[in-house]
Amino acid sequence: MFSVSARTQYAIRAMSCLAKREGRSATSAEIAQSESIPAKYLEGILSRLKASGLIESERGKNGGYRMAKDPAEIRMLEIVEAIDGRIKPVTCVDAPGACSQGGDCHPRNFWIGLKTTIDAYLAERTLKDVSEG
Amino acid sequence: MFSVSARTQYAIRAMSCLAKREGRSATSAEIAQSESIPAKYLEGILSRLKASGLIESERGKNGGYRMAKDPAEIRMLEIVEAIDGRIKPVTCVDAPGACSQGGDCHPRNFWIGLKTTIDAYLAERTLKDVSEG
DNA sequence: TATATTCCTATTAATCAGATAGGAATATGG
DNA sequence: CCATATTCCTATCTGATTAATAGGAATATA
Repeated sequence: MFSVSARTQYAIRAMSCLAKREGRSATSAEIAQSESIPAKYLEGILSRLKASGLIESERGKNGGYRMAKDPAEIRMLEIVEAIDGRIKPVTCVDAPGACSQGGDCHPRNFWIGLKTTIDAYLAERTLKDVSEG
Repeated sequence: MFSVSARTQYAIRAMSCLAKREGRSATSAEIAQSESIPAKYLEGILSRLKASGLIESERGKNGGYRMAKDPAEIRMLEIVEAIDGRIKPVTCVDAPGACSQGGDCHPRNFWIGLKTTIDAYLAERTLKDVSEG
């Protein structure tokens, strides 16, 4: 119940790995080896992290990935959302009135409250907190 | 991300339905019809709720299900756990030292903290809160 | 031009949730 | 004792999603 995807766990490990390098870059292959992540699978993960602006990249020889920000400024919620999208306990979170009960549906409010609670927890903690303690 | 299973949502609807009956019983077929839940699928759900002591049942003619407790005494966490088990963002929450980093693994502590936060939210709210408002 | 890299797209494989099916066990009322 | 209505048990199917693999195009360097 409420399990975190392998992708997101890989993403956090990859980000921690880059964080340790303090701005210096690493190739996808290096990260994969160092963190025991399937190399080709990791490429897709890095691509999402880049699309969200959390990391930057250079192609070609001597290319690689590097942090785009200070790890202390990266909220865990940003990583999670970059990989798996917004937290949505039930699909109607973003669709008020989708269920028959209309606007003031108690179960829906209950799940929205849970989403808010989870979001807050993840937003209060940074990559620095999680990778260094 | 972090989506609630259809089973758990069905379970909550079924419990709300029984709660409205204030101790009187309803058959699985009645609940299924009233809440638009696949009838055979619902049987398995009711069976788990019963195994957790949240509802009681009688077999045979005139049989059915009824609440085992006051809805105000049933925490949402109990329903969720009855259906999908304990909340476990990562498999190692119950397995300290499973990962290479040993006992004091920061990501693990992070996920345990999230579990604790979710558990608290779900334990603070009762079936009565969610079904009546 | 050879090489090392990111980047893009498709495909496969494995896992799991949701749903269905059939019938055994059990209780009731006629 | 029998017909019926129910819970209860076990097996199976199906479709969606995730995890992983594969191949190669684009790009940068020396």
